[in-house]
Amino acid sequence: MLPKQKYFTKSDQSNFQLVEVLVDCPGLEKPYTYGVPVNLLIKPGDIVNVPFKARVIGGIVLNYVDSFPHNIDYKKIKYVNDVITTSVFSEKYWKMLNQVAQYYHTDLVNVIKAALPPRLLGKSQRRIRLVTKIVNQEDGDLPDSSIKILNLLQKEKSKSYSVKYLQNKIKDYYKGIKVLKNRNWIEDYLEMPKNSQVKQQKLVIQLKNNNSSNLTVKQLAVLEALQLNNGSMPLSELLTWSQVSCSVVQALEKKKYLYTEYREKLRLSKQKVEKIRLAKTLTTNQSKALNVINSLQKYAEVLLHGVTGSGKTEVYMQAISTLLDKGKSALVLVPEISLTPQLMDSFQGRFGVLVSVYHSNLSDGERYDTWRQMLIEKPQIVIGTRSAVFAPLPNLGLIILDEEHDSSFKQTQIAPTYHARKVAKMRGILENCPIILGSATPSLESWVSVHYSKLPSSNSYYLSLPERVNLRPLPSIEIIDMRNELKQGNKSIFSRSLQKSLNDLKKQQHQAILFIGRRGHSTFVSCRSCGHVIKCPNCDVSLVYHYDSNSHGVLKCHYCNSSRTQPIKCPECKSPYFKFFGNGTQKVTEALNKEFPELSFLRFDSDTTRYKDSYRSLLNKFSQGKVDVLVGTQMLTKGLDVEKVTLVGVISADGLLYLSDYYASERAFQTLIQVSGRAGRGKEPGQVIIQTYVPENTVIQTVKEHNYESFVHKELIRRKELNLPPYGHLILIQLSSLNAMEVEKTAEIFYDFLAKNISLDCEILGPAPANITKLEKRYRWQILLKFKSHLQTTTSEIKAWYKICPSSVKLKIDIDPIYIS
DNA sequence: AGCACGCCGACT
DNA sequence: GTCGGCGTGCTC
Ligand SMILES: [Zn+2]
Ligand SMILES: [Zn+2]
Repeated sequence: MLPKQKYFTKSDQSNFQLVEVLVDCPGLEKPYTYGVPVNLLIKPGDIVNVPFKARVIGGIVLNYVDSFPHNIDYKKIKYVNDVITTSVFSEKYWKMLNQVAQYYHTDLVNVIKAALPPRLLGKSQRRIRLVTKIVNQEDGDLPDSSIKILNLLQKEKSKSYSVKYLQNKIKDYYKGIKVLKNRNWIEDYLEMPKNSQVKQQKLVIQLKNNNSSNLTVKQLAVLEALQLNNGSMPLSELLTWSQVSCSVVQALEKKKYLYTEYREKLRLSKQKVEKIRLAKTLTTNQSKALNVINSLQKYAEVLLHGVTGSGKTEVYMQAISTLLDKGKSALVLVPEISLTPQLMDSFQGRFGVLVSVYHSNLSDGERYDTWRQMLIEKPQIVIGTRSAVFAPLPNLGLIILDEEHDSSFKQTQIAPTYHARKVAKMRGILENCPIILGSATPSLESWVSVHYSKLPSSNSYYLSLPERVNLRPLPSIEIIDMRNELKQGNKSIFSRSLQKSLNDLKKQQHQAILFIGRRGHSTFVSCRSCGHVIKCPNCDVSLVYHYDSNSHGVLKCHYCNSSRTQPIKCPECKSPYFKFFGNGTQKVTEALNKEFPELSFLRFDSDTTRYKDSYRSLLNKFSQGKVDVLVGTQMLTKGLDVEKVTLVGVISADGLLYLSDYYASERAFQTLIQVSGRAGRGKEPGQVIIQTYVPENTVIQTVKEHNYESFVHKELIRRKELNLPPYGHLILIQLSSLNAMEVEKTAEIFYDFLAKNISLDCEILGPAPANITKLEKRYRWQILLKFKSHLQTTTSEIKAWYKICPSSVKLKIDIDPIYIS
């Protein structure tokens, strides 16, 4: 191999090749110029590692250039280190990436990072390692910190640690390192970015050589095996096939009978090829919808509003089927995938190997491989969560967002803070293909967009599936005023009506879902005598209790992931008695045990679904009818389709209604309709009982009537009055710092700046402390901007915002935020 | 971001 | 006088 040159030299000048690389470094928009080493083949679009100051980072090659950038000394030009992978994005795809960057006010690299499989753009790491194996520690006066570092390094198998880790762990890090360096006991080095998702394997390729006289039996066996495999095969396979060790292959390589090289290895997804299930017969409404969809030839926005159980999936699948025949590909976006395994199964059952799946539960390697498959020009179907909206399908013909109202389609923390629906629309327009938004409870945004669209009417469609398939009725919904229950002397958490239905459950051999209207599913711990709640030392949130068979239990922070064991005594008052209060699933199961001992149940919360796949197995157990009742919170609402469920009981809906969030009502309505929709999907009609202390609440009333439109009209009036989306537009500015005073001060300066500079039709709300005032040791403040009509901030304005903040204050901008208080 | 360089206070 | 703290500006 050629030695890697770092810088340009005189001799390079005559015959150089230069590329512009967009490096993965925030705040830098212009590309950097690099030399192409003679032994590397580089194409625009390649993902590469490049040296950048004193480190190596990832980047993407934009184009070749034929002159050095002016005002730069050519001697400063460095060479590309290596190529990670090649990928050619179409012009439309690049346009889309740029549009996303512009709309969400972030750098193009950040969008590219979101679009690529995770961690493909890497960075080097500075590390410290032991030089000598035996260190004479007795030797003289080593400072404490040096001894600590030595001990750590010696304990570690690799005899090395990252600088960052040691800096955090050792208090006099700098001094300790210096002493050790002076004695030449340690050295620092740069560990190159490891792109482990790109699996390389050694490939053996046969060379033409007819002289087989002086070969051994084993060598002949190797050549024979190669011949049988058309002259090339992976080394590992070759060795097992011909039963030899690699030295035999090396000998043959020396004699020029073959050569070896590294090639990328794709892990083919192991699809179980089941028998392909046939299309179902459609209802009249379904085929009407399908006909409209099939007639679409260009960009169009379709809202498919189908009640729960109306067979939206079947419409999607038949639309995709026609699309595939035309040689085009389809993209299907779903909420967090594990919650909708049934949708996945139907697609794979219908289309078999044409379906690939892309979501965050896959390993980096699997995601990378799937992503590579997408680049192939063949009709295919990609099903995935939010980030799959960037699937680089070359011949995209249709984008579907199933359960389009779901909040997991919005990225909230990391830039770009994109909504998959927004990106899907951009792609649809650029690729000139329709997008379908499917839901039983469409987001107000989509409802307004389709009904009061600025598009010519031929480009937006409202398709309704108002009835369930097989003429099954929607479940009846009964609202129970829990104040009356108490008045009548019923102290149970189950109303008399729910008690009666639970009583009948066993003899009818039906199943039930009991739903607790709470966000999240966490158990907190408080002291029984002083009420002290144990909080995270880094964040202003309560720690969450996790059962642990080895100890008393573990308290974890759901935000920064720090943990501690459950204390024996209250740290405040030393009382040994604690109270566990949580989402209420425990209370419900206790009541079930007491009042309905004949019913078996499953609890569905963080304790029971902690392990990977455990919740899928819980759901399987339930859908196979092995238990009577499933008890849980939010996670129960999506895509659960069990025929024998005839009863859904909402123990308390009120936790959903009173949240200090602008969007709380919309989400409460969606949640209640979705959970109600789990009832009566089989032959038996369903029944829903919703318990509340505020039966007169609009959400409760409209849910009772299954009246989506009525809810929407009432909620839209409120949104219009308050200038909230879908009429107004919001930008959330989040400021954070390790120093509490500093953020507050910056927030005020920020406000003053905005008040002076921002356009008139923008209302500035705040500054105010964020909902979680402290997160990962950082104190947080926020400012909300409310625009009367369209977002009017320009990229140059946003750049000025970053300049306001001192370096110790971090600024995050969330465009169209969905959680706001 | 993250790394190097540079300028200033307190400790030899 | 030097060590080591942090502020500032550059990275092909
Ligand atoms: Zn206490
Ligand atoms: Zn925390």
